[in-house]
Amino acid sequence: MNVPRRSESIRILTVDDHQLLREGIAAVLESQEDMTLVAQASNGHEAVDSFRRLRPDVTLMDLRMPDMSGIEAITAIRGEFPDARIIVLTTYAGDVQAAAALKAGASGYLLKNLVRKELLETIRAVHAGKRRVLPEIATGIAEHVADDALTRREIEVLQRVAAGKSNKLIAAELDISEGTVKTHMKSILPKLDASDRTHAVMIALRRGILDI
Amino acid sequence: MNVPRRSESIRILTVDDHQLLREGIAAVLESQEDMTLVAQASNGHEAVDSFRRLRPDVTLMDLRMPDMSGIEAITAIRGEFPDARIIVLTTYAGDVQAAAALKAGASGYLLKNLVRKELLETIRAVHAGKRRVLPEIATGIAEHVADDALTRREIEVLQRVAAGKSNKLIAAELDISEGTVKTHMKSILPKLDASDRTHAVMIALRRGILDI
DNA sequence: ACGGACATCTCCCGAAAGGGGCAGGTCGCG
DNA sequence: CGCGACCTGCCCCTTTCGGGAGATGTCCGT
Repeated sequence: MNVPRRSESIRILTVDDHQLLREGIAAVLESQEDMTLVAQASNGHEAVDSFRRLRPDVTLMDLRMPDMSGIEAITAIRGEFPDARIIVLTTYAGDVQAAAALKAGASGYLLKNLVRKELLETIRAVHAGKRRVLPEIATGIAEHVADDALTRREIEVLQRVAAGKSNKLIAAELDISEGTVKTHMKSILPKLDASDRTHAVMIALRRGILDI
Repeated sequence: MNVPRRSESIRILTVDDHQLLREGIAAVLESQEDMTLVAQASNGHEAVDSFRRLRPDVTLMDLRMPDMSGIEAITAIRGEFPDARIIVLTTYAGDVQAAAALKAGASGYLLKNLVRKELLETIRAVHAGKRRVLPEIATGIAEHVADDALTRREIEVLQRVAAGKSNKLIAAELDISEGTVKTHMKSILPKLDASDRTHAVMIALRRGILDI
């Protein structure tokens, strides 16, 4: 009568480098009859290993972790298991990060300031094959659907701008002419809707294009 | 025999806008016989209210929260209750934020990626009247003990620089001459050891002088 | 094979930023 | 009172940026 209905229980893996937060998730899941926490991981590598061994139904994954980022872990897991259901659970990371996570195969995107009810609902929804992305995140992504994505080279340039390097120095590092660096900057500023290089760096940080 | 020894139990208040993390802390504290979680708050105002009502022995406080920041809450609480024992528990916020928290009266400074053992030890240490600041934070503060603190005006200028404003525009906003803004910049750059305004903004973000 | 995206490069030019030095006024603290 | 910190302002000068317009080559996908 009281035998656990294992076949109907959602098997869950949590991935986050904050042990305290994992304990919080564990506490929340413990109270749910239809959910079982099968493992915890503290970085991307552990996440991939655990996933291979246990094949959880739903994985809760943070993005910024040591060793291997969440995006890389999602890519690796979905590469091996295309049906893997992964929910990103992170502090705000910007629309570009969110878009990258969804492109890598995440089925959900939540922020850590959520309440337990939202977490539980999203787990059940994603397990049922649905997608759940926070409205504000979806809006943020939608606002930049145009062609305003920076190219690889532009990001390389912008990273060095953020480090306080002049166009001349950046040109030397990338082994291109200073004029080319300026051309890249002239492409970056309108894309980010920035008034100058400092503004561009701030916007890139907010949108998750650059890390602090 | 089994009566709870209330007088010896450390009464704890947690303050964080992340419910999940609070649940994690609650789960960790629950397993400890000598600790009692007496209340939770999700912003600075609630924290001050709860503290007034309950006078917890130890308060765990995040810094960045909506409505009222942790620093403000610490200042308010320590203003009324100079013996309040407060431990800051935050994601990395930079040495300036940490220094401000300690100056406001915090007895401890921890990062959220800590493990339960460290949390419990720190709570007991702080309750016993000791101070506990993470070595890396203490080092970060010590590195900038000199006179490299930005003045109020310099921070006002730097905030506007981060918003992508030109010296001329900043001058207009602050109702001073452009030359004065340049003078401030000439003071800011060497203080932060920055090569240009963009670099200065990045360093200020990392050190907790500016918010994203 | 052709277009499109990307990266590269060039020229010109005005505006902005950064570096140096100097100096007045105010305010608070010893 | 006097000193130092702070905010304010100015000079000169060089370097850097940002905007505009154009051009070449490569590589990818249709």
